[in-house]
Order: sequence, then C-alpha cells, then structure tokens
Amino acid sequence: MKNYDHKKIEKKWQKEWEKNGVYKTLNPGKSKKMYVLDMFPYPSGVGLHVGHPRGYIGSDIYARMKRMEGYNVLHPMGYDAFGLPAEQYALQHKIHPRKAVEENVKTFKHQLSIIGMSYDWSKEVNTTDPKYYKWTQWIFLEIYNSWYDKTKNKARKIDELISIFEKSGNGKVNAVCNINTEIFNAKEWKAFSKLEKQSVLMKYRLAYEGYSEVNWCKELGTVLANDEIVTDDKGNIVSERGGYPVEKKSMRQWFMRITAYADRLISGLDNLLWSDSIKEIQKNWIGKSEGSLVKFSVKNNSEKIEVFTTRIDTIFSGTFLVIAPEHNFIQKNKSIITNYSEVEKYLEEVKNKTDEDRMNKDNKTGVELKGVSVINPATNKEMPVWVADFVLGSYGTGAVFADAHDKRDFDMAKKYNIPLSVSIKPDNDVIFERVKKLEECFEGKGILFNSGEFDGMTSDEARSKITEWLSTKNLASKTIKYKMRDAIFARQRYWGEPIPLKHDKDRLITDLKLKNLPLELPNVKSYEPIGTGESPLAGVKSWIKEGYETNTMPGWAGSSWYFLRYMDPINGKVFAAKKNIDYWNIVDMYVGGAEHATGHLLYSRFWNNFLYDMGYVPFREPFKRLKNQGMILATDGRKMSKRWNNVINPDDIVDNYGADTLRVYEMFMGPFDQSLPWSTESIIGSRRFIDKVCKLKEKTTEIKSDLELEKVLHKTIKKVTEDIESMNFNTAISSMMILVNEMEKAENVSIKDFKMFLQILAPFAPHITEELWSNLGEKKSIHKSPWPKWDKKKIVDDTIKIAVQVNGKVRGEIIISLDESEESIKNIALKEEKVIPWIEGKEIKRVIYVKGRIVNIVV
RNA sequence: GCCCGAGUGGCGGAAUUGGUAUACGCGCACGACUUAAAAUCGUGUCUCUUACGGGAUGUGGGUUCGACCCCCACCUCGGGCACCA
Repeated sequence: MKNYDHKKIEKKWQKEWEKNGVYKTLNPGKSKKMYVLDMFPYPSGVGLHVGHPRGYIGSDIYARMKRMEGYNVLHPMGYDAFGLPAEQYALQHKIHPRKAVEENVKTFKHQLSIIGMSYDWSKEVNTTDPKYYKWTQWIFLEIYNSWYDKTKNKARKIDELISIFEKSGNGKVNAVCNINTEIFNAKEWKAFSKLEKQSVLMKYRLAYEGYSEVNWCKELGTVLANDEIVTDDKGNIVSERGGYPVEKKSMRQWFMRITAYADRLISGLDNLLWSDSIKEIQKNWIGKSEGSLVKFSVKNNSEKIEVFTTRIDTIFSGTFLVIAPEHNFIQKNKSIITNYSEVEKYLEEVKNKTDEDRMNKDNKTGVELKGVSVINPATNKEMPVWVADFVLGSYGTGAVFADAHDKRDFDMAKKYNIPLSVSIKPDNDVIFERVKKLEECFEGKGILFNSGEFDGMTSDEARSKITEWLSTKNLASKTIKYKMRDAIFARQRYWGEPIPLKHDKDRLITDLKLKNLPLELPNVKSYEPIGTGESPLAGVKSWIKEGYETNTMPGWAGSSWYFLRYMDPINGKVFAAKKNIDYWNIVDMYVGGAEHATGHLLYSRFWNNFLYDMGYVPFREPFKRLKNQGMILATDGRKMSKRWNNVINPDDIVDNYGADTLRVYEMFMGPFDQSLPWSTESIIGSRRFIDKVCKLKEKTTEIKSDLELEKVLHKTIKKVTEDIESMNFNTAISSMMILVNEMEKAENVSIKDFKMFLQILAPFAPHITEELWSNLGEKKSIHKSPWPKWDKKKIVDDTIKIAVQVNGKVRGEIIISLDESEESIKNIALKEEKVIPWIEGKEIKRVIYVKGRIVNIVV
C-alpha cells in the first residue's frame, strides 16, 4: 500500500537535523534577518488536535523558505503556561500546577517534534520559569513606576513627576488619569503625609491599585472568571462547576492604564500589515468617539450636569435628561429630590438586577427625580431629569439628554409619556416615522423643533458650530471618549506571577528592587481557594508576614512581551540584550489565531509601546505582519472538542500517513486564513501526491528535460515563491501538483530539474524531500540549500492562445505570437473559422483587444 | 440592533483582481492490470439538449464591448461589539 516508509524516513531525518543543528539561529550579525513567530501555545492537558498545528505549519513553511533564501531566521517556540486552566487541571488531578505544566509541555513538544517543525529549541521560553517571570515582574515595576505625560505623549518615570510636584505642584501637569485629582502646589505637596503622597501618585501611575466588581462564589470560596460562570434556566448567574450562586463583590485589584495609549493603539495600526478585520476589531474595541461635552445647569442650584454627546446638533430638541443610577448627583442632592424614597427604591432594584435583565433593551425603566430640573443650554428651556439604568455609569459622563432621534430615548419617553421633540431636519425616514408616532403618543406634545440658524448646515458643520457657540458661554467643549477601559491586572489565584510589591502595616506600598527579583511563588501544600475570595497566597503565613501582595498577575502578563525574550532567552542581567533587540527588531511575520484580537494582540502592543517610550526597544509596534490561520473544524462542521467527541489527533495522522502528508494536506485544504472542516477522506490526495514524487525519482536522468517541461518548472518556481511570500499555500501546492502531473507525462525528467522541484517542495514536505535529495547524492541538507531562482527567459511564451469573443461570448480561439501587432491580431481573429458564422453579414462596430488576453468583436 | 467578512459542481476550493468560470484535490462512473480484491494507471464527471445551441458563480436590478469581481436592494451563513449617548 505504501510506496515509502514514512515512519522510518521521518524519524531518521528528525534525528539527523537535531544532531547537525540544521535549524540553529545564528547570532546577531548577518544583514538579512527574519523573525518568524508563532503565538506560543497554552499547554493544556489534552494535547494538540489537528487544528493546532495549522498555523505552526504555515509559519514553518515561511521560515524554511526564508532560511533557504539566505536569511538568518529566528523561529522559536515556547509555552504560555500560567493561568486558570492549569490551576483547574491541577486541582482536578490533585497535582501541583508546576508538575502538570511540566508534563503537558513534554506532550506538546513531542507532538510538535513529530510534525517536523524547524524551531531552534535552544530559544525555548516558558512563562512560568522564575528566570522568565523575573522580567515580567520587572516590566510590571517599570510600568508601575511611570506616568503618562499627555503633552509629550509618552510615558515617563514617576520620579520625574515627583520632582515636578516638588517644584510646582500638579497644576500644570497634563497627564492621563481616570480620577480627577485635587490641585495642589509645591508647598502643599511637601506637607502631605507619605500615605497621602502615595494615594496621589496612585492616580498617575500606569499600574495602579483600585477596586472592581468580581464574580464571587461563596460556596466555592473563590472569585470566578467570566468563562467559569453560566446563566441557569431561572436567569441567575451560577458557577459552571457545581452550579452554585454567584454574586458581584467589590475586590481590591491592580489595573493597567491602557487607556493612556488608546490613541496610539489606533494610529499605530496604520503601518501594520495586518488583516483589515483584525484592525477593525481593535478599533471598535477601543471605540474612539469624538463629540461634545455639554453642561446643563441645575435650576435653583449651583450644580451643573455634564453630558457627553456625539449629536450636539440635536440639542435643540432635547427635552429631558437621563442619568445613570451610579451618577453621583443623586447621592449629593438627596435633599432636593422630593421623591427620594421612590428613587432609592429604584436604585435598590437596579442593584439586584442581573446584567441580562439590565441589558434587556425592550424594557426601559426609570424614575423621575422630582424637584430637580435643568436648563437646556441651547433653548434655555427647563427639562425634567430622570434616572434610568439604560444609561451606563461607566461610559461618557453617565448622563444623556433625550431627543426623538435616539431609539432608546424614544422608547423611554413613550413608556412614561414624557414630552419629546425632534429637530426640524430629521435625517431619515425612520425619524419621520417617529415624529408621526410622537404626535399620536403625546397628543400633540411631540413637536418639531426649529434649530434656527444651524438648520441649513450639514450635521458635521452644525455640530462644530453649535459647540463653538456654546463654548463661548462656557457651556460646551469638544471632547473624545473611548469605550476601552483600563485593564484589570490582578487575579485572586495561585497560578500566576506574584506582583512584586509589599504592603506594610501602615498601608504603605514599596516595590521590590531588581536584585530581589524574581519574587518566586511560594511552594504551598494547598493552592486551593481559601474561602475569602483572596488568592491562596493570602493563606501562606510566611508570605503575609513579609507583606507581599497576594494578588497574582493575569494570564496575559507573560505573553505580552515573550517575543522580546526569544531574542535573548537566557540573559540573567537584562530582559534581552540591547544588541539582540536592535538586531532582531520587529517581528517580521506573526502567525496565530484571530481570537486574540482584543486580548493578547492589544496588550502586547500596549507593553511594547511603553517599552519604546522608556527607550528599551527601538520599535513602537511589535508585529509588522500578522496572519491569522483559520480554524480546522471537525467533519461535522463544529469546533473540535472533547465534548462533541469529534477530535482528530495529529499523532494518528502522522502515524498512518506521515508528517509530510499532514503538512501538505493542512496547507492544501483551502486558504490559510479560512476555517475549514477536516476531511479524513481527502487526505489521501496529499499522500498520493508525495507517492508520485517518490516514483518520479526513478525516472530522472542526466539528460536535459524538454523545453515545455522546463517552462512549467520555472513557472511553478515563480508561483510557489510568490505564494509562500503571501501565504497562499493552497495554490502553491496545486501548482506543484500540476508540475508533477506534467513530469509524469514527460518522456524524461532531468535530475537537475527534479532537484529544483524538490527544493521548492522542501518547506512543505521536509522529510521526503531531504530523503530524495540525499538519495541523489547530495551531502548537505536540502534545507540549507539556496532557494531556486526561476529563469525569466524560460517562463515567457513566444506564442499564446487567446479567446475570441463575439459580443462578449467566446466563439473561438486563436494562437498568436506576442510581438504581433494589435492590428494583425484583430485580423486573425476576424478570420477565425469558428468566429466567421457569428459575424458574417453583420456590421462590425468595434473590435477590442486586451493584450495577451482576449479579442472581443462587437457586432 | 450596529460594524466587518463570505456565498462558485456531490464535497474542499481555483480564477493572473474587469478579460476563455469551475484549475488542483476528494468523491463518483467506466475501463486496464489481477483468479479476486486492494493499490496503481487510463478515460469521463456544472446543467438542459440527440444535435445546433442555451443556461448557471445566493436572489433581483444596474454600469460595461465584456461582471464571480464594480454599484444598488434583498436573502443566508460566519466573525466582532452590544442600551457606548
């Protein structure tokens, strides 16, 4: 059945490559460098399925071609092994997560090695290795000890901020921070206690302490990630494991001020060669919107309620204001709200509502704040104020003004019969419909509002003119808001990097110095939840005694900078030597799943931008080119999962068909970035292809191949080279299949030509090509041979076949020589036997010739 | 709901980006080899029509000498966000 013994051959060459260091990366120096990176895997307990290697195979092919093209290639692999699944796996199997990781890494490495990857394993990194996370901790401290200077638009050392405070206070500091800080002068600063200084600085630091709501499960005694909770049939949130109730609980956390980089994370995308869809996802995630901040004065009160809006052009028709239940206006002005008890009741209700309930768009609820009204700055008309939970405390200013243009405002008004209006220039039919309804609902209370002099303008013009006009009265200003929030950088878990900070009795925080890093995770007997919601570290006496921070870092910490560590993986003095970073520089080609668009790919850009600001790396963006491999689905079209029992293990495929077949098949299935269903039926085609290649070898001779075959060969070399460059592996393989079919048909194939073919096939099928190459007497590895060049002269055809159309329909074919004049080609076409019946006796209106493609006769 | 992307044979897909639609592979059918089967090789394989020809790239329209490709509307599927003002 088998034409060659793949098991024997593959094992033999894998050993040989290892022995000879064929894929070893050279030290910095050589001018042509190429950094080809895979997203490193999370080594789970179940090992790889056939979907996982798809991306790795693609990048491996790319790396192999680049190596043959003479580049010094950095193509490493490592493990991202901190995080929840390892902890859960360990809990389940009653072994230490470190042990579990060790075992899983072994499995992964074995599975990867039998597929024939060309990694330089001496560059391997593992995020859970203290020698690695020493530097994750160090970067954290660098971020912690920095603030964002908006004027210079870069991060700076916190020490510089302190000296500014000492000289002139914070009045002139233009920094990005979430909380409004009180203004103080130098003298006041100096008078602050240590604790006061600490809390002021915390508002500026790029990593800061704060509080946030978490999913707290009392029965499990632990905080749960969103992945670990589900909604039961009654609509309550419960733990996935056990189905215990889950409630919201405020917890002390650490945050990363990623919002400081929001603009740069958008603009930085411009120069990246990434798919538009990933760029789009990131832009939407950051959610930049430009608008205006409008002040509504509260009647009989000195207060003003600020509203963020992108539609200030609709302000003339704003008839009421809605604020979020979390808005601090309510608590500050209890006394003037005449129906406060009713309001309080509503706030209580909202608090107990599940998120799902709150997000039910069709059921708007709210309560009017009686006794309170505000003045519309554009019309000077009095407006009632409502509180409603569809307004989010966390976006904009937590307040909106309502007008009929907005569906939500309209729904609210309709439900509670609040007068609503619409500006005289409704922008589309939907709004016109609403205006009609308004008249019905409110018995004439809904009115068209004339926005006067602004009415003839385009929306954009009106927006900027109105803002300008109101700003002269200090009632509005232009502003920009983002959807993205600061990232929580803490987990109440054991299996993560310890945060290298200490809290003393007086709540003063000190940071560890580099010489004291790494702060190693203590070896504990029980890494199970301790029941308070804090991390298991809070139950370690020696840890608490030292005052160490009990939160650990989240899963994305270690993966946010690993691409830098590969450049210099065992350096103990710095995270990577400057010389290495300068040389390897930006990652030229990054391959991985699109599911990391709003996680890893954003966080690592953030960290890299920060490291750039601090002068540690010479490039702003970490990944120049990004390719997202599509998922391989199971034969049933679903995701491969143990749950569906539809997982295909690559080990079995390698065993039955060989690694080369697996590689060729996975690349041939379809476009690299497209998700495709696995088909064990179809894989045989790839195996047949390799069998045919083996058989072809028997046919090779010293005699020169004929010209036609040479032509096909050189065209194929060109096609394969270009296709690998653009990662169109499926068409590269199909063109090689065509070449093989031609070679089979040919009388004779020269050894020289066959070898060239083996070379372009080598990145796809490294084992069999190496075997045949060596059988043909080559002593050095095919993978170190220079990439073949196509001969330009051999790929031009002197005569070509083109189609002749009549009125756009193909009626015949002619063979022409390319240097023939347009005039004579047209004449040949008009005389073509099969064409004549279609044009005979008709007036020829036009004859169009597209060079080398087609002649179209219009009659 | 909003923002992306995609719809091509029985199946995975190709099409030089506006120029001969269905390459390559799987499957299927027939044939050769074989006592037989597997493997291998050969031939065929969008559809209607005996043929001449006609019709097909989710549906309907448009632009063009010419449209899978561009424009408009709709349908279906996939991805992202989701009461974001």
